[in-house]
Amino acid sequence: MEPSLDAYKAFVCAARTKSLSAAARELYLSQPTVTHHLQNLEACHGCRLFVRTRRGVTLTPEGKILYDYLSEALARIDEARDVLEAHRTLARGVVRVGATETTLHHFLLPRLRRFKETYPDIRLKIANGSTPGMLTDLDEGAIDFAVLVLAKEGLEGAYRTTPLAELRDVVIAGEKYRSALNGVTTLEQLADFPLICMTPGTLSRDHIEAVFRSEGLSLSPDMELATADLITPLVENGLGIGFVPHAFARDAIARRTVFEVQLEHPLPPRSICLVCSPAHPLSAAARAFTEMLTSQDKKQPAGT
Amino acid sequence: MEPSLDAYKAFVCAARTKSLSAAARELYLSQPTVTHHLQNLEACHGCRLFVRTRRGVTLTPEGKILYDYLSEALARIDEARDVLEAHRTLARGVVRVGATETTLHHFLLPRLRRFKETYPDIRLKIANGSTPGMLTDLDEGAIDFAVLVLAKEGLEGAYRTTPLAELRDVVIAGEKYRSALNGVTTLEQLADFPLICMTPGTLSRDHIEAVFRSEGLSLSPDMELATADLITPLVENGLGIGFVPHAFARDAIARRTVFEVQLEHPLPPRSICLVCSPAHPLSAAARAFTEMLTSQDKKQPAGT
DNA sequence: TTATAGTCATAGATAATATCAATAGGAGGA
DNA sequence: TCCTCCTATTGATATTATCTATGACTATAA
Repeated sequence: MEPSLDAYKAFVCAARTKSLSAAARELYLSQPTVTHHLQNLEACHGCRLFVRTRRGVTLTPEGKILYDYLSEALARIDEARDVLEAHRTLARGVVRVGATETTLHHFLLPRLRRFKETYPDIRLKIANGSTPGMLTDLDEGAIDFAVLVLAKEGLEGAYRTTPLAELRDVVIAGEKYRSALNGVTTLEQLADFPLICMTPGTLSRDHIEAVFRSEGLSLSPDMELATADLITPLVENGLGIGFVPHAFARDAIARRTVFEVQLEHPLPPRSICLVCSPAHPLSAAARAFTEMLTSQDKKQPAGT
Repeated sequence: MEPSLDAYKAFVCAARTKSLSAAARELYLSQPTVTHHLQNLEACHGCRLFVRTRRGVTLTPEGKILYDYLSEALARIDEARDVLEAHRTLARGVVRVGATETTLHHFLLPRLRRFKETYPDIRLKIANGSTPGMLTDLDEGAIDFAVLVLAKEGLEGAYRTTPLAELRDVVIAGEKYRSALNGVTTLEQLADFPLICMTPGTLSRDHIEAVFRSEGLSLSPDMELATADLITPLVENGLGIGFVPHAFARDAIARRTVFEVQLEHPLPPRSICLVCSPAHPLSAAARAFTEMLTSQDKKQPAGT
């Protein structure tokens, strides 16, 4: 027969207060109940745990041993409750966010800041990588969710995706091309110019290539870059025609160091999406973050 | 409402096996019982702990937190049971013995050895000191029991004393006194010789003084020593007449370097006693030791 | 497709037990 | 002396833990 948790609690409490009656009061039990628990405990362990005197109880040497271990164990259980409660009430926790360069810079950064202000005690871990990398991290449970740029078709595989904002890609060129690309331009025309875009293997590059393919063209860029924020400076220096998410070009366009090329068929918009794995449920903290993302970003539609 | 220990056990077991059915089998419960426990737990903590799938269950992030703490706590409880069992079955433990020089050398030492052979895994702590010092140690619970030399009257204060053996004190003299102390001698006659005994404050000294007082004499020794085993060598070298427990003189008497003076009224015997404090119950290990002492030492009456 | 075997959830009956109020029996203090 | 504060016991009662039987679902095998 196994002692119950209540019996252990009564034991530890009685050992601390050196009185069964005091323990009973503290635990909101009657004194006979405490007596009964301790008799149970002593029967289970086969030895006396207390010396009963007229003015209370004292631990036997065996009782002392049991007390040392049990007070530890019960403290650990209380700790479990407290920590869980802290996580549940968002007084504590971790959110592990996966992001790509694009979503991090032009969508996530201000929202991370806002989340941190709302829940200062929740730690944020940002994993920065490529879209496929983020998906494997998601599969392995290494991140809670990812914020990725997806084509309208969505994703293959078992993911829950929620669109958060639209991402518009633009074609930009430096002043030296203004006369040549003044009006509405076709992709075919563009193909004669030096083109600048991301390296293969990125979703941005896949997207542009898909657009070219859909018009029967093939993309052969003059320059390929690993990070999107390097494209605009190159374009500003007249090195070619760039394909970038609008956010990366906004400042340069305002500065008039580059201009946006008007395409005959504008590049199809992509989505910034929240991607979760149904295999790994979200922690309370992560849920709070995703709820912040999905609720507020429905009202102010675009993050660009 | 507080979860029960069984609920926690079911939780940890289910988390480990990733299956409610497997946990039920392991805990000798029915599967609905495990389900019920977990529903209880989730209700208590206000959040889901498991994701139920067709092929078992997985922990939620909150469940992982709870699992980390609870598996610790349950392990600690099991540890408590094991350690207590080990102490109970004498596979482990400590005995703290208080002893004086006399009882240690001529009574306790062989019994300590025998105890260690019987219970090799029980540690022995020997506190060596004066009789009053041992009694305060006993009061403070610093030792489990003491083995002391007591006069027949016993002890004042609340102690349980059990006589273990008799201690006979003898008067010894060197060859140079043989002619003078050949026959039966009175204490009064002895008083003219140089006397050697223990320093004041020891029970041995008190005992001798009490004997002198009872015959209307006062003891004024020529030499006072702090340890009993130095008396015999001094007597062997003809420096005086010594008062010692018989055991300290036995070898020298056999060697005939000293002889025992025949007193008119032999010194009253004292007892080697086991002394316990009723305020501090004995551990299982200490009980085993005291039982070894009291049982076997009744049969072979004298330790001297 | 159907059958089977595995998962977890639910319902209702029953047996175990936790708890209490009432009471007894001491021992120390005014 | 009484009064109070301990713990232990008893017997009634309410709680709850547990079981069996069942349902719903899915993946695998026939």
